[in-house]
Amino acid sequence: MKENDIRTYSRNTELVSERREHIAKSVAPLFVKQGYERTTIRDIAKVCGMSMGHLYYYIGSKEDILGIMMDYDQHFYTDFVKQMIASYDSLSPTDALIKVIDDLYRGMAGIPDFTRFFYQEMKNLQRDARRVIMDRERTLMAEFEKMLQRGCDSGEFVINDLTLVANTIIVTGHMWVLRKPLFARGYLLDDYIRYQTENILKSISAYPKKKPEAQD
Amino acid sequence: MKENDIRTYSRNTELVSERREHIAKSVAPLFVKQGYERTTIRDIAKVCGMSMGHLYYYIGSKEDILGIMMDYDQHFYTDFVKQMIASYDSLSPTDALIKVIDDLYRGMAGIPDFTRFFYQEMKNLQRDARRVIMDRERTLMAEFEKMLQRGCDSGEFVINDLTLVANTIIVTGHMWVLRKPLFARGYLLDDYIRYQTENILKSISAYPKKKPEAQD
Amino acid sequence: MKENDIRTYSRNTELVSERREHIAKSVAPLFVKQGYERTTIRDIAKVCGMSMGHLYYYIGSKEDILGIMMDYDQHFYTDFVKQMIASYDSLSPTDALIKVIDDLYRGMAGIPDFTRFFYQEMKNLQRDARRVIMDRERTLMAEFEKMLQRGCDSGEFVINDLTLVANTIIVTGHMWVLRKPLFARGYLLDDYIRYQTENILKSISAYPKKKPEAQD
Amino acid sequence: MKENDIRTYSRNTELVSERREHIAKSVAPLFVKQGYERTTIRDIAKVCGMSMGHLYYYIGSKEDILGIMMDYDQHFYTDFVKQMIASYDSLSPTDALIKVIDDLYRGMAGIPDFTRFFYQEMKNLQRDARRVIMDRERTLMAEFEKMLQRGCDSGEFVINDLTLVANTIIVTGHMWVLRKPLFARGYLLDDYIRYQTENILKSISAYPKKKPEAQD
DNA sequence: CATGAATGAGGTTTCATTCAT
DNA sequence: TATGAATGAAACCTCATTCAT
Repeated sequence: MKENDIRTYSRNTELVSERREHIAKSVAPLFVKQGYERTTIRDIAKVCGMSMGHLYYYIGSKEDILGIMMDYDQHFYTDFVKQMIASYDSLSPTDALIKVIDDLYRGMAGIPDFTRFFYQEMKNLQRDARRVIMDRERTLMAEFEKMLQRGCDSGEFVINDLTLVANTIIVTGHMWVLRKPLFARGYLLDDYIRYQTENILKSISAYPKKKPEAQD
Repeated sequence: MKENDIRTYSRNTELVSERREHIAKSVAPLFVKQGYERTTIRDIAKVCGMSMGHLYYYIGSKEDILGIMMDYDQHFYTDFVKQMIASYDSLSPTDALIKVIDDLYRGMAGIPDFTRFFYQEMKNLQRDARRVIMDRERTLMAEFEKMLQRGCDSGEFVINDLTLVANTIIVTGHMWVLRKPLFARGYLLDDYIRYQTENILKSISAYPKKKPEAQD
Repeated sequence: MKENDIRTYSRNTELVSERREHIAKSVAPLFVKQGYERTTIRDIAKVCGMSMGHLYYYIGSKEDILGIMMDYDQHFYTDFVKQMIASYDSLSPTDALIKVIDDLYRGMAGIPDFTRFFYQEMKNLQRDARRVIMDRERTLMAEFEKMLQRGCDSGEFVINDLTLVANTIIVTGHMWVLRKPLFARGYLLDDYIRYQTENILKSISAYPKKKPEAQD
Repeated sequence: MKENDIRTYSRNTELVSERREHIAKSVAPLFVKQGYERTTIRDIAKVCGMSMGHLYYYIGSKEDILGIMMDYDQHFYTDFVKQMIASYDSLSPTDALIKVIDDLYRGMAGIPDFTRFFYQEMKNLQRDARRVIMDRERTLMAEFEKMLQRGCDSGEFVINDLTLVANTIIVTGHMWVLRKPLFARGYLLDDYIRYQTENILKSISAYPKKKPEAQD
């Protein structure tokens, strides 16, 4: 399911990568809107601006497109985790958490179709592709747990169950994308991030203020 | 999309209802596992223990099964909301919230396939069916907002954004079902409910204890 | 294809005949409206006021209903031909023709669904059923030819081709049923018969009047 | 129901038109022989020499084939009416009528499957397709009425009801196709046209000869 | 006599994939 | 590289017929 395993007739590796990213980005909204199964090769070829036959120049089967999308999405998280780790040293646990949450939520909101995609289409992924996703989620949670642990060690946080809090932080990012339609019209991501960060911090802070950051 | 609108050849209303509930329950795990689109009428007939033709004695089309599932799921939420409202009078805001969260999470965990189903198959629902789901979610959120508002009025809670907290409470229930595989093996629903309830309360309590219920 | 060959579970011959006539009459408008193939056993049972299972008490298969209808329609023509032959002796050729045409057209108009039926569903009849219809039409034409021949012998008619005229007389009867919607709204069968009879007589009369029966 | 409204996956308009005409012509005898409903897509694909899937490259549904046939048949009548109108000026009413009848009957006999088709399958056409056929028939009748009126005005014809005569002329053309099997073996279209024309003229001529063209 | 739930063969339609151009 | 006409397996759905009641 690694991108490299996918059949192509081209030997121009760079072109293939470029086209595949193009395919992943073009097709994501379609998959989210109508689902993988209901999206036909004809649809895909159309949004990609190529013929059906030519599409098969870069992929081996329809299912490979799921793999390509996974690869693309994976970049986001790999990059994010790297940058997250870098935050450890430069900032206090609380400030690092605030910054990382901000980055994560903005990042997720920037690729909403991909975020939705995995909630919807997990079942269509091959067994090993599913494992890749699970591993990534576990990695992400583990990084957050480390970050939260640092805060506990420094006495800034008091947490009953690190995993649950890490999970909540991540899921809260997804939910901006998935449940935004349920919020009041015109609700802003900025507000979402600020208020949710407050809530999270209140639930883990060792020295809670009565109404933290109300002066903002 | 009401069950009554679905075509049947039988005029025995009771039999029809009974069979449809049987269909909804039988088919839910299949839909969750492989998705609506990948599940064939043959598969469905098999798990329901009927012939394909007989299945169509109770439904008009494959899509109607989504409607039937929705109706079945809807019962749960309707009943829950009624019981929730009853909690308003008899208990303090905090105790009511604790009890309602407990009921909600246990209830959702009791019909995991249905909970998963709507995250996965929303896009396959007809436009009006989708609206029904949205309305239900909004109703549920509104009820929680009322309950939270009571707590604010009584001075027990301090909340920056009622909607976001209501949303978090509901989503946290879903996440037991959706993300349980990411938690440590053998993690218990009882613990999940206790810790998540603590976290939620800490993020909204007006008079937080330093380490609430640490004596547990 | 004779009615007697059709399977029944009943030994009460009279009842069977009665029910079959009921079936033929009930089903005819349905067959005309939506065609034999599009009419289901469920439809048929409904218009006959019986259950599907009970319907099969009087017939062996759906196709048998075509045979039953044929039998019923056949009565009309058998009776008509008998009465037609009776006219030979009592009336002059011209008067006999006028009377027979009147009877035929009114008769056909009285069972419009059956008349339409054979134009539409001939192809669905079994080979031998088709032959029965053809024989009947040929018999009818032959009787008209005899009647026209009498007129030629008596010097009242002058006819180039007896078959064609006989055919035209019969078809003109069908056309009241088949093409009535093309005539002016409110066009009456009485007028149709009078004018068409005039036209036919003009085309065969040995001593044409300039404007026959204009005084009517 | 216009051909253009029918779904196709091809954007090559010429190819689509060509294939559709091929389909209409190939399928007509089959429809006449066994009826629209009894003809399967498999049958149709076979006589068209394509695979089932490829057939659906040019049509959206089986029913569309009826529309395609209609379009094809419509050409004949449109062309005929144009040529008919041209006859008005160049010939006397009687001669024009003789010529037009000859053309019409030969034309109808040239596409016997289409002529039969509409008597059989009218009920399977969509509501608006049916209207198109009705309009066409009315147009044709109206043209004949005009032509007959010219004859009345010139004193050549005496007619009690123009519509009925126009109707008879058209139906007589259909009947060569529909009832030919009832005539003597080897009966010729030439004779049919000559004798029927005589009969029609006799029934409308102002100055009838005693035995017209008997010397032929 | 009478019912209608149950069956499954066979119909229409879709769509991933290939290949001649 | 690029196209899109062509294929056929497999999906959904219907309905004549039977049989336990």
